[in-house]
Amino acid sequence: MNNTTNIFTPATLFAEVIIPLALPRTYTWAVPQHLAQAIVPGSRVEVGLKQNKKYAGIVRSLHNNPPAYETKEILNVLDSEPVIFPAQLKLWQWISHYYACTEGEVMQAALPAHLKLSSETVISYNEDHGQELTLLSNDEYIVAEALDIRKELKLQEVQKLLDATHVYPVIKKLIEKKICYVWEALTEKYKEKKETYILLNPAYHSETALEKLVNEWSRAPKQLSLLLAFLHFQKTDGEVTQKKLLEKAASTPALLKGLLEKKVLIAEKRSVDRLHSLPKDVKIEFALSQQQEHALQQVKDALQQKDVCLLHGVTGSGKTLVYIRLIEEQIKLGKQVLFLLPEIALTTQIIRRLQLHFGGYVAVYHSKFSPNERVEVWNKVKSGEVKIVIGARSSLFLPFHDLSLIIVDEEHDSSFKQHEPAPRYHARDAAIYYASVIGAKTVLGSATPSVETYYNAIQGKYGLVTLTDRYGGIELPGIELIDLRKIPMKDKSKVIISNQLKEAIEDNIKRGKQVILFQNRRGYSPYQICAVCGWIPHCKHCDVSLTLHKSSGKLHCHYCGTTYPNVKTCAACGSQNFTQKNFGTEKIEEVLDELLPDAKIARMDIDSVRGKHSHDALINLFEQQRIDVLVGTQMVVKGLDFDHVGLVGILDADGILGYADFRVNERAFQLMEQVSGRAGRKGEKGKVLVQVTNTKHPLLAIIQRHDYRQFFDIEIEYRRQYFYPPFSRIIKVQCKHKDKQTAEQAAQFLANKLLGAYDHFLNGPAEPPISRVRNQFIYELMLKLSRQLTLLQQCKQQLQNFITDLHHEKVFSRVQVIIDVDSI
DNA sequence: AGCACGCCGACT
DNA sequence: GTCGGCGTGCTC
Repeated sequence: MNNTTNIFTPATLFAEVIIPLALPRTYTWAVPQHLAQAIVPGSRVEVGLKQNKKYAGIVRSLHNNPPAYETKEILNVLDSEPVIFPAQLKLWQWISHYYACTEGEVMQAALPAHLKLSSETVISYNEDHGQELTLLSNDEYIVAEALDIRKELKLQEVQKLLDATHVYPVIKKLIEKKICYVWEALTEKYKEKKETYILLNPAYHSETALEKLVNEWSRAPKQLSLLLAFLHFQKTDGEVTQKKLLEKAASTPALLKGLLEKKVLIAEKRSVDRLHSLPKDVKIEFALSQQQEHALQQVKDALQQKDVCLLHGVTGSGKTLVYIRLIEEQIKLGKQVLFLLPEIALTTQIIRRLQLHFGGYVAVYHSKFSPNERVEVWNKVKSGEVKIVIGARSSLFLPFHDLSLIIVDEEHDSSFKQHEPAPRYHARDAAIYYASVIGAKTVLGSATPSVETYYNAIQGKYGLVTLTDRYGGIELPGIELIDLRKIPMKDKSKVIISNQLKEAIEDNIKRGKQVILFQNRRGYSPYQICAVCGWIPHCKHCDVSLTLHKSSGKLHCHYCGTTYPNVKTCAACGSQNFTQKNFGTEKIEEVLDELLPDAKIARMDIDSVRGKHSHDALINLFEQQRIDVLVGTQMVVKGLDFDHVGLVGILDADGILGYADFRVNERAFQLMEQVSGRAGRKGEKGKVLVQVTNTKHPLLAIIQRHDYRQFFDIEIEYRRQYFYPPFSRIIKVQCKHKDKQTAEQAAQFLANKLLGAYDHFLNGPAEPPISRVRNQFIYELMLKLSRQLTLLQQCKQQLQNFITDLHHEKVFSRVQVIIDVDSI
């Protein structure tokens, strides 16, 4: 066994292989003669890396240039066809260049988990070791005995067996004693789903034979009744699975076993689809309004000239109907369409709507799908069986072979930008690039377009189509401010729901309407402060105050997830007097329960919808009007259509307007306009009440008029003046280290290097507002570069070189450096 | 990312 | 003296 190049027949073909690790560059493996035919760019291959670890990698390219070092050979090809198309490899490369990350990191994000393989250590028993097991040490004996029975164990199983992580010494001893040997196994993780079908023995297929059997049945009446049940279901449902039969006939496996043993029934294992599919047909039976019809035509016209078109439609204007018609057109041409949405907007609401029109052509792809389900979607997109994918940002990486249209709905949503880990890509921007590679078109949709996108549209780079009216002629909701300063001083700290808001809620419930209350903070109270000395409980690992959660009765760190028992006694002065500052969704829920004891109140935030289907379940309840008041964070904002919402309350607008970031106004406008959009979708005009102290904030007046254009005109001037995007590109660089000084000095090191070429573009090093997370201190640099692509690429390249230099310095070798291009 | 190698502290 | 902690470097 020799993995290295055979010296007698030197390899001539080499492959650059991407493996799912953050290695700085791709590595080169030799292609053995017998695999030369089977390997092409995009193939998934098994390669060995260091000692005996094995990975499934993707071949990026093939060439004939032998590297200066000794190469190993590719061990195997894992699939009969390449897994990745050339256009996708181009996308991977673009992302790794543009977002300054490794291709391995892109691969990590792009491939479904079950196609990414890395080997596991397997310990095999040596049957003829001829040793007396009783002479072994305790731990050795446990492992050896288990091996005697099982013959093979995975490393993880040994760890469990010994209840320890330090198992390697034990195994080493056993190897020395020749009791076992170890090797690395690369095993396919995707498993087909098998289901047991129950069939009638062909001997009884004729009526007479069956009749005879039933009539002559003398014993086991329960088995007979199960058989009759089976015959019934076979008639009504056609195919009968074991699971369904036992469930519907309320029977037991033992009874069925009896029938199987008598060979009356036969069990058959079959591979089945995890994705229950609907009939494949297109049904479009709605008519667009005149305005929508016009917009549709405009979008089509714009796409004749341009690759990208922005559809700017106010909330409730029916953008989805326009999308559906655009999709229909492509499906009829036999093309594929990708419909991108922010993760939490991917609810059954929108999925149902598309399935209604496109049935089994639609597949869904997002993080709540199991790894096996994701592989199935992947394969069906590749085979062309699936024509439309509704998905979150990672669905951009699916192997479409005939994609002609990408729709990015809620285009402005910042969750299209991946934050952690790398690749820190923006799915909207990557989609526009990918579309240009494959000759597809992109439609961006939003009621509140991002400043970057709108700027591109009015500059003529993108087409621009506007829907100004709500579907059905309903007016946009009226927005009123509630001045919190007018509330008497003594109540001030306690006011969460003003009287005016409370009355409006009551009035709406009385009229059979529903209410949404928005507060962008989860938990009960974001910080507790000692009333005597001002001490505030903080997380041990992070530089943040702890949020009290009533549901768990604990203090939570929202950054690292650590929980602590609630504090009763001040750690600084020993007093027992804590004041809870500020309020989150949990507290609002509690206050509402007190204020409106008869109303049905529910809460929607990450804490309340942790489970797999609880998000959908909550939305269903609200849709069916079994909830009067829904309290929620951002989650209630994203693309939900409810027909009976009469009132929306924004409880703490100051919190939204007070962010110290150049995007505050954009975020605030989007958030408030989007929340408002939930009110008055059908029937009468809705109403929005905004509780705020700073009533004079200029943005509020603009929001009251729903005037996107005015918001944009003011904002773009500000961006121009201070050289913010879209006039510049921002690259954020973070240095993380467990030692504060090291982190700072590393940031300074990089800053010094950058100062030469980019001094007037550089900000920092600075300590971010949250300077420590999970015991890592953070220092950051901010580069604001002009938009010339060459400058950007050159800067990123130099930055990466500087980081390499940094890591060569012994003190900084362990500093983690994060580059975030177009950071949000 | 793992995983082996190597250098220092606690304890038989 | 050794065992095992974790900091460091490398993977084609």
